[in-house]
Amino acid sequence: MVVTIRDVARATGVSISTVSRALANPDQVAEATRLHVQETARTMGYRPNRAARGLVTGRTGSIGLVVPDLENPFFGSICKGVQARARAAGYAVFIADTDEDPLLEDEVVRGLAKQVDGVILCSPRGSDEAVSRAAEESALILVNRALPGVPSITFDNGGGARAVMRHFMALGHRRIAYAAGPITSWSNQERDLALREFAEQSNDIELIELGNFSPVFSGGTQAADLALASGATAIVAYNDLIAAGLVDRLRHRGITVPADISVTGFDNVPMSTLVWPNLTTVDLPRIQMGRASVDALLDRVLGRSTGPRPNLEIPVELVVRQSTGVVPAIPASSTQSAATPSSKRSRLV
Amino acid sequence: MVVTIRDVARATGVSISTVSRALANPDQVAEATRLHVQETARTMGYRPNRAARGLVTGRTGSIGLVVPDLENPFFGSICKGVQARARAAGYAVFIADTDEDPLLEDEVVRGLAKQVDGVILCSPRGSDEAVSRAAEESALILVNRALPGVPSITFDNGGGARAVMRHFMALGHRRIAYAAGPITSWSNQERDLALREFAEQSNDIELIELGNFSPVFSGGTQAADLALASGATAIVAYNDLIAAGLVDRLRHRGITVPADISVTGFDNVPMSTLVWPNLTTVDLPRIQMGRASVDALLDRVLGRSTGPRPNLEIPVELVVRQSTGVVPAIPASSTQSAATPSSKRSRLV
DNA sequence: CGAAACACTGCAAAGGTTTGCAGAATGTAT
DNA sequence: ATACATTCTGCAAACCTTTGCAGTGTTTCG
Repeated sequence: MVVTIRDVARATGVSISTVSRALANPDQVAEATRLHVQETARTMGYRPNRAARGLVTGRTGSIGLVVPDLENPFFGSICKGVQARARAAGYAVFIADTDEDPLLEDEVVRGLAKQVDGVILCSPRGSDEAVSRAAEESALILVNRALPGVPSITFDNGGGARAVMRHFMALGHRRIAYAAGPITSWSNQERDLALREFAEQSNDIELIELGNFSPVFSGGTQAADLALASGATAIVAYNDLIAAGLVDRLRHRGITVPADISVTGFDNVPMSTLVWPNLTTVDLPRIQMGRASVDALLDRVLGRSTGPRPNLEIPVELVVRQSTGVVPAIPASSTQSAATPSSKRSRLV
Repeated sequence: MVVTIRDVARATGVSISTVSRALANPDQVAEATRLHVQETARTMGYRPNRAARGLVTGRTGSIGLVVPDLENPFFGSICKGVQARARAAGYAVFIADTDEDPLLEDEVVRGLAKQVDGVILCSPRGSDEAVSRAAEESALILVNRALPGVPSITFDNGGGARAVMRHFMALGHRRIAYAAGPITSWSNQERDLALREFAEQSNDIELIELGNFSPVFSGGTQAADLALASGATAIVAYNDLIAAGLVDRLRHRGITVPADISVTGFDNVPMSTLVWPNLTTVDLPRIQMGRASVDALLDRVLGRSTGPRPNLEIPVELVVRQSTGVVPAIPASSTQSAATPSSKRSRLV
């Protein structure tokens, strides 16, 4: 039925050790033998049994990837990068979706840890303690979250936030709102912190922190009214979905983006070019992140790591589209009247 | 370092056979022994080595999932369903992304087949022959494509297409365009065929077939001008992305959806509620599809299949939102003048 | 009370591969 | 020709678990 190394050995007339070596360590066997074995193995369709190999080598040739939600395209992209790089390195990828559940996450990571060479844990929802414990029990790379003592790869959230702030400043905005994401989200904390520090340092900027909001469309609709009431002329949304909800709700309130209020997202999900106006946002190179995390993990697993690698930060880029513009002469919220469309006013500017 | 069945046996004072049975076949060992073993195994953190188990049982306890593009949320949803159901059944999931490449797909499926108990092959891009061959070499379930002799699960594309047609007929539309997807896409063929048959049977409907277009936003922008020139009052897009591109381009041409032209998508991706107007579309229950495919695969793998199961068709549902409306009195394209916004005309109706 | 049935446990083989070690064969230097 | 180094190949153990079979001790029934 299935062809084993024994079959190849018999067909070639050599021992199974020689077959094994001819395929795995080609330089240890004479050229004639090697070619003969390789040719026979190929024609017979021989594939080494990974279980058997794993039993003796102690390595499985596979890695685990744990994400909170596969339906979220953000993680889909990371998966793609991970999968591609892992295959290139001869590794297979186990995937696990934790459904945003910290307990399930812990269970899944522990379960996976025993049957793979290493785990990439992406945007974990669990507590610092849980994650640290998991990191001790297995070769683990943290993605999109940093934790002292655990090797990790993150996006430069702070850099992205500062780029947005500089962009707004250049457009003349001084009163800027942040529509925050989930309070448990590490990247939300990073972005929030960077915005606050930026505002403090350039002391004519006023930062209004709103939220926290759910990182979905309806979170944005909810945030819109608060932002409008706050008198901000520009809004930084935690992510693109909140930004999309913001512009939608603002439109219903008769406010025009970007004429009356500017809005930026974060993430640059594919959707951000579909909403109208196209979102100015911060692009996070997710596929690259996936690739980098595999590299980091394999460095660790294969012991080829060059010294301690506490954290690697991947640069991000502001993508300016149509949802941001110069500050209006008369802020949309100056009347506090939501019923009056203000687009006319701003057209007069 | 890592705790094996031997360690548990030594700690409990029984043989390894008993430990194995106490954990896998609890009814074959005396209650006192069983409890003792189970307790010890738990406290020691023992997890059976899957490679070793696989070596003797011949089963790996994992399945493979092959998709064309993980970044596409359509497949993300299916992954989620597959992953959840597989874990519930005690199986782990290997994931592979083929990057829409038929050759890579073939290679990946063959590579995966040897190290898993079965493969779920999702929307394969390969030829009928390649897929059939792969199906012979391994336990395989085809998803989103049907092929004689290969067990498969598909969405009821025909039913969805007919539901759209009935919807348009009820709104008074008689001249309907289809913005077709990739010619190689099986589901495009299904949808196209069903539309054509429907139009033939109800002989006052005129179906205009346009395309093929790439199943992305820009494919829709391209389709919009052709559709407008065709004089159609309603457009069925192959998928939601094309539909989104359609409404965007139509807006730029001064055409209002749905007042001047009605548009439907297909798939009901999350994005379809973000575009304006919200898309009327056909919902494909993707997570359910993922679950069903695992069930079908395990039925086959575990030999508990109830007779031959050639193809299972999952029902779909038309979701009516805002991109479809009654046929305008004067079609938008009647003047062939794209410069003149026609929304005023249609408001007069 | 004896025999048979039963419940439980242990022994040992098997599964496919890698790899340390030793042996065989060939080549090289003395 | 002998000793030695070198290159290549094969033997056999080891990895960890499951499972058929046999053995032991206990219960049940006639």
